[in-house]
Amino acid sequence: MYRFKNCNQSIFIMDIKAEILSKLTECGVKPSPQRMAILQFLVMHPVHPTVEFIYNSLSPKMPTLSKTTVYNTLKLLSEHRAIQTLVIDEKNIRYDATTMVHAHFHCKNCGKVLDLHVKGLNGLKVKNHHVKVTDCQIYYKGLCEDCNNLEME
Amino acid sequence: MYRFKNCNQSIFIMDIKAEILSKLTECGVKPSPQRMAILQFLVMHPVHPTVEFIYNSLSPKMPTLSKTTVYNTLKLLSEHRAIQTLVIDEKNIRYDATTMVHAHFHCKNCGKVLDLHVKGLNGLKVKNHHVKVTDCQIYYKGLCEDCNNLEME
DNA sequence: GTACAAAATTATAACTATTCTTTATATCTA
DNA sequence: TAGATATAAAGAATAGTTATAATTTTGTAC
Repeated sequence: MYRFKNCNQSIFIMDIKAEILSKLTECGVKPSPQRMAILQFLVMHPVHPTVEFIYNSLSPKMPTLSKTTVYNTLKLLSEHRAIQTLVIDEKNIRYDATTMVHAHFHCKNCGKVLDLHVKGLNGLKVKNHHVKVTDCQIYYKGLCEDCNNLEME
Repeated sequence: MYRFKNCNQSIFIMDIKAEILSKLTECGVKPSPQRMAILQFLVMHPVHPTVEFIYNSLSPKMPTLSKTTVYNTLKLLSEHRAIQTLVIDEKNIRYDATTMVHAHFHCKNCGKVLDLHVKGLNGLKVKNHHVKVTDCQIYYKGLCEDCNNLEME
């Protein structure tokens, strides 16, 4: 864990950096400053960001970062199962540092993607034994709380 | 139903056309030749086709059909819940005439999208009551039987 | 420490699915 | 038939993503 009640900034940074580093090596990805930064960003911003969002957020502090690197790195991390690629929003691919199966919600109005608490996920069983399953996604669409309230008015 | 053991072609055609027409009016979509053709194509080709595939399949017999019309029609049908829009394959949106919730499988190698028999779908329960859910998708990814066999060799 | 090879990153160009805009066509009603 | 409205078509534009080629960084042998 990288959050402590009475931590100072440097300990905080040391800890998450160590966690990111071990996650990378664990997944067989050779670390680099870009890979560290992108994975750390995903871990610390669990909002299922788009490439655009990640790039815009990181480039001020990493001015040489290129969008291609963000794309390549996310693909690499996803192939090594360090992160999850979410195909939900037809406009943009989204990314999630949480790799365990959990449901998502996509707001058709504002485009946000949220984690969604859904019961019964563990009860799902694929009955076709000819296909080789590697990934699973459960998602819902509709209106998020904010957009639904707006619509009511 | 539009399939009979001993049907002749004309009865077959009459029946599916009637079914398509009633589906459209049921869903509040004003019929047109293009809308009929596109919905009928989806019903008769349950392969979760892309816009490209639908367009290429229909345009020989409907030479004036345009891709824009295919896009517009599929969006219209989807909004009226006459069909389902599948966001699974990050390359292309796919469409399905079956509107009830059922799981899909996307082959990462060949790109095919298949229906998948999954137990426990009815046991899923969204626990967040602040969002307004209108759609649900469950999908799996991996290798289909053919691609998996190829890989074994 | 230097030189070379391999890997990673960057910048740019290309591609392609989708949407937008405008124009044309068909349908409906008076 | 005329006018209004809805629908469809054609082509241009947009934007997310990928491919290419050049540059930089890293690792390793000497």
